[in-house]
Amino acid sequence: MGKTKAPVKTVLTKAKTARKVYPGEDDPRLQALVREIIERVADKWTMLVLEALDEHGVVRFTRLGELVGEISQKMLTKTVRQMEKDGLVKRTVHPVIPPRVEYELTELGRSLGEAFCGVWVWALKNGEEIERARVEFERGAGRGIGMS
Amino acid sequence: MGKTKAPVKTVLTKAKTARKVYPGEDDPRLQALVREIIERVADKWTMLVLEALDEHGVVRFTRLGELVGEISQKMLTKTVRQMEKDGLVKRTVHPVIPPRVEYELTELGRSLGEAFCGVWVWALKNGEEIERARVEFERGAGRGIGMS
DNA sequence: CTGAATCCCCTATGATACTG
DNA sequence: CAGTATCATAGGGGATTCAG
Repeated sequence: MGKTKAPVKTVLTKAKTARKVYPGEDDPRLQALVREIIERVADKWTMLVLEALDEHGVVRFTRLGELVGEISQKMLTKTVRQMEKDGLVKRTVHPVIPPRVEYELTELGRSLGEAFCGVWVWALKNGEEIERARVEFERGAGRGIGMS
Repeated sequence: MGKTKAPVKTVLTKAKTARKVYPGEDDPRLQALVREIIERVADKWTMLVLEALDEHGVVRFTRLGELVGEISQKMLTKTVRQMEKDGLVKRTVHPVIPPRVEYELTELGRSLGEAFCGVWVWALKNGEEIERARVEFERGAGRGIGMS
């Protein structure tokens, strides 16, 4: 770890029109932070659980698993615990029998869900295009693929 | 791949206590599509490469690796290839010596980058809060944590 | 019902070496 | 420079069992 050298730009090839600028992109500390967050949140299960909770509000363990879909109890537990740890999810245990444990997004979690909303929408809008791109690629692949 | 049997949980198709409504959320086909997209795109390396390309435009292989940070050549290749396959990235090979291969986002890739933009911003804004939440959780964890 | 604990497979990922 | 190929390993992740 810790390497993270960053001689950064200076050598950007010309004609880089749409150079997108992010707030704080020049702050290495923030860069590292974003990186860490991405690594923590950019995981299949986390995103799916996030979506499920964002959509359905307060749900119980088993139900949550059903909503997410094909997820093992183990992964669900692990994911949800990690999210709780990160302050994205609130876990409420009702001391009754049978046990009733409810999960819901925290304020932070909801805000993240909102941020990801753009991605869901994107997926809905462009899913088919990706599908098409993939098929097309498959057709052209295998050979040299003369681009350039 | 995982065709995990049939979860004959008879009790599932019920009125959803949905709060947030996504376009097409009632269409199982679209649901599956979103799910697939998420699974494909919600991966650490993909997101990091996406960000790097979104920020810097056209970059060469090695440079891209530097921009992403701690990524092995193998993973970079794999990720970038997958993204190309999905139509997110365009790969241009210049037949010169030494070889020069440039990567850049396609229109589709840029649109995804835009969708994810909300997440970068979120990470920048809430990174520290997550940090705090985690620390706090650590302190309170370990024991029973009587909630409810 | 909600999990924790176990067993175990398989793949994701890193390190290294080789090629064009 | 831009990969590919190989080897090796940790851990992701499923199935099953146990417990409160």
